[in-house]
Amino acid sequence: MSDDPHKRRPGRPKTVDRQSAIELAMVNYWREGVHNLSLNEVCRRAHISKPALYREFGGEDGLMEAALGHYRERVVAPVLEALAIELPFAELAEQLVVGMTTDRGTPAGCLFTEMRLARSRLGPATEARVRSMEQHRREAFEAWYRRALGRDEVDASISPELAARYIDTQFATILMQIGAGEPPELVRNQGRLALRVLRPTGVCV
Amino acid sequence: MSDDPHKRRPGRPKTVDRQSAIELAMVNYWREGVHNLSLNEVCRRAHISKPALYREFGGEDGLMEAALGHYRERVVAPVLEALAIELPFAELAEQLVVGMTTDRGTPAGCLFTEMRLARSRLGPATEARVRSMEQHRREAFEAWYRRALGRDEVDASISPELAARYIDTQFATILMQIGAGEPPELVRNQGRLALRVLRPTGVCV
DNA sequence: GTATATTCGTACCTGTTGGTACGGAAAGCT
DNA sequence: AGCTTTCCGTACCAACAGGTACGAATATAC
Repeated sequence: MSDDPHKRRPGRPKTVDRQSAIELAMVNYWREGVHNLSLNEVCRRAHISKPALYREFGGEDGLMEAALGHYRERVVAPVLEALAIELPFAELAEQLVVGMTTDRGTPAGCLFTEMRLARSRLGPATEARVRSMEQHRREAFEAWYRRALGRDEVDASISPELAARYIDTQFATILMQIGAGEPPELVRNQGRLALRVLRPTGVCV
Repeated sequence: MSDDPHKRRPGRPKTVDRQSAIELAMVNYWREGVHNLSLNEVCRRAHISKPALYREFGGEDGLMEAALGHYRERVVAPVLEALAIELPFAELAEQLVVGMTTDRGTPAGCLFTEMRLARSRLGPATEARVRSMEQHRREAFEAWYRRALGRDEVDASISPELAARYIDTQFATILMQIGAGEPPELVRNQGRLALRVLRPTGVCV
């Protein structure tokens, strides 16, 4: 088709800073808390008009989904990618806990837990994405645990399914507490405690 | 003063089922989720007029606070009272986990976590009560842990302050997951796992 | 120039929110 | 009977929610 970038089509060009404004809208929505910020407020803070936001995201559901995508990209993906690192289970776990309790410039908090609580306000697209990402995470954690099992680095009496759910839950808890403004050092210690239970019991038998 | 109950004062008597309606309003507010239900909706479901609810609670803040009180009475108090039972730490912990993952007729979910997430919608009264109850819980858990420490039933390398926070966090997580509709058996196993880490490490050295 | 294509925000819509003014209803007191 | 006191819900308020109709603005094509 005629998708030649040199052959520009007629029409008013998109505003230069539109992309950054759109980004600002999403980040605000995420940072401030999905049910603490209305669409009007989002537009006001991002300095874009409501129709502009509407055209970009197609309504609140779309904005939520976009925020979720951003969240996955910035928070979830790094964690899941880190699972591929060849490191003993305990060391990688420690690294992940420290990473999650250290500020990286992204808004704090766990967007999933937030959205699950506001279930009545979720649109169909957002809900589908929440479910899909949850399953994705669980599979990744389960694979990680199975790999560690093969090396006797974790407790074999715990089923990988349970371990995966447990890890996911604990990570979400950590992010939530950081988002609630709890002292990072305290949250970190709690996270370490929670993951310690996965260590093999055989070491002292 | 003339607060003799036999000497009835003039005026229209309160509607007979008002008390039950008020109760219904609170429970609905709690069950459905604080930010999933508007005042209008609460009134509609409880079959009371808005001014009636407003007279009783003095607005949304009062309704939240009342719901919190109800929650404390039905969910938190039983747990804190159970801490006084003379039972080994592990057994009492198991009992508590089972109790929290078993339906007792009360709405599921953790009202505190819910309210912390909707922080922007909290009134001053509600916020004060949330903080007060949080501190109360932590103190109770800390005392419990210290008692167990004296009997060598828990890990001495974990400070009671950290343990208290950890226990509180894990209990809240359990209630939240039950509230989200997760299978009770799974949540129970996760809870057991989380508390297992508090057991003394000495048993196998 | 004119026509066409595209993006933009002003100004509006409807429904709902938390909150209340006010008069009627139902009791006791005299 | 009247009068007072208390409780109640109808009917309203301003503010705001999510959402959109529509014409001005700005580019290319001819």
